[in-house]
Amino acid sequence: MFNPLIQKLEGFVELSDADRDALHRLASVARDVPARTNLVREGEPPSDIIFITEGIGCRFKQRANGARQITAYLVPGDTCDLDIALLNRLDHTIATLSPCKVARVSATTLREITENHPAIARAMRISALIDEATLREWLVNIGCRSALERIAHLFCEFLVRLRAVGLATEDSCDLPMTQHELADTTGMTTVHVNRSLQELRRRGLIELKGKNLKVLDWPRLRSLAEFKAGYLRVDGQTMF
Amino acid sequence: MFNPLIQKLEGFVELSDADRDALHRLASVARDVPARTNLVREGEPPSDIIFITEGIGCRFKQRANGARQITAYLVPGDTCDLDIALLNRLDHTIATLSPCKVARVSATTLREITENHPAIARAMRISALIDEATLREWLVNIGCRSALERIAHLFCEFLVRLRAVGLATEDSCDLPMTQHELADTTGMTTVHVNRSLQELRRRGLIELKGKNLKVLDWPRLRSLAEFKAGYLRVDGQTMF
DNA sequence: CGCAATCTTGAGAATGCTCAAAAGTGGTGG
DNA sequence: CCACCACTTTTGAGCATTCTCAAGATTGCG
Repeated sequence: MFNPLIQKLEGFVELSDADRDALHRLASVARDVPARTNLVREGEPPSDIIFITEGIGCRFKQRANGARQITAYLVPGDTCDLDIALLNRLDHTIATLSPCKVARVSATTLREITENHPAIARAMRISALIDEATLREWLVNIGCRSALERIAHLFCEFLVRLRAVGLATEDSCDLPMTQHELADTTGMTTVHVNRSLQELRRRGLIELKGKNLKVLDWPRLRSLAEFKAGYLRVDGQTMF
Repeated sequence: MFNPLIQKLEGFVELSDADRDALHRLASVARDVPARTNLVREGEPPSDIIFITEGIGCRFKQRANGARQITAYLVPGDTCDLDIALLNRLDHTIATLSPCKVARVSATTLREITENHPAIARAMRISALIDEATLREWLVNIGCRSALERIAHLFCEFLVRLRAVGLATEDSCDLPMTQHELADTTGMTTVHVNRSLQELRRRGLIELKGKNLKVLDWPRLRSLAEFKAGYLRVDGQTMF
């Protein structure tokens, strides 16, 4: 029985059978949610804690003029902030990008679990630190890298994250987001994302067929992006 | 006896006299650190928890080509990640921008304090959530806003944060960073920061004399930046 | 007072944007 | 099963914002 949450947390700490059971029970309440659906909305009081067990989600903020900035991708095994209940209002929206399975758990239930399973609590704290490090890396991406480098970096990171939960082969994975969504992620326009993708293909670095991304030349893609997986804390972070 | 850490945390929770005492003891070990000094370096194993009690610091990451991205400013009352001890390596450097007073505390000492003072623990969790929300807002800033808007937003945020710890008047504060550092913060070049500052002055929005920033027209600066202070969770977030 | 860092200015160039339209894709209802 | 429609991807051309390089002015510190 595949459970990305368990697979992810086991990358950080040792889990007991009881821990794994608890996580299985968490994931068992997951429900199907269609693509492009808001899960929690900016400005609302925080409700439940959310876990994604299947599909890709994102966090985003929107400006009055409609401009949108995606601030994170959520892959299976990811959660929203655990401490979310400490806030009165959320500062951003969480939505699905592809069809997802989403588990919602009350803050109380989660507190019970973390109190009874310190290993889980510890792993989730580590996971939160990684999310924050990823956010910093995205800021570096938009602040310091060229268009081509940004896309390359995003793809490197996405592939490594999916590999960590067993949802990618060594060189390829699903890439459900549209070019428009990639644009909202990287602070570029759709047109320029399209041209950058073509350039990556022309250089023989990647192949994009439908919603599938295949990395053809990992060393060169990695080096173009100046991608160092350390901040993701996954095993084999220096792999390839 | 002025203590920005206490002032900040009291914005989030009620503190008892014992809580305040503990925080006073924390701040009492603060030592002087000159401007432009690294406090903890990227790639090193995490050492102590750091508190800034005076002066302005920053977090940054650097690319191989020397390009630097500042990912956060630290103002008095701010700390580095509390959970830092859970990591093997830091993903970014923390440094002073102006001369600072910095307190270093071992993870053990801090754990003792948070265990004996739940209100402090809670306030620090809230503080960490705000730091993360601020990071998201910076991503929006660089990803979605024009050069002029970015600087305007940065100034709005900086002034509100300093006001929250009593280090700014209603319309002005110290601004110790150079234009080069503002450039590293906003993903622009020094030259363009300079021209944007001139434009803000030309429009009568701000006044910059030496290291002092004075906002001349808060409503228009705020509206240009589309600044909404909600994510900072300070009292009077709707002020002006 | 002098040096180094910071700020300012100018001019040309490049990266990425805007607008517009065409081509391709997928899903849905008749 | 086909036709249609909406969405996504692709292409072109002109343009704006921002960058690069270079040099001069100003400031502050030792």
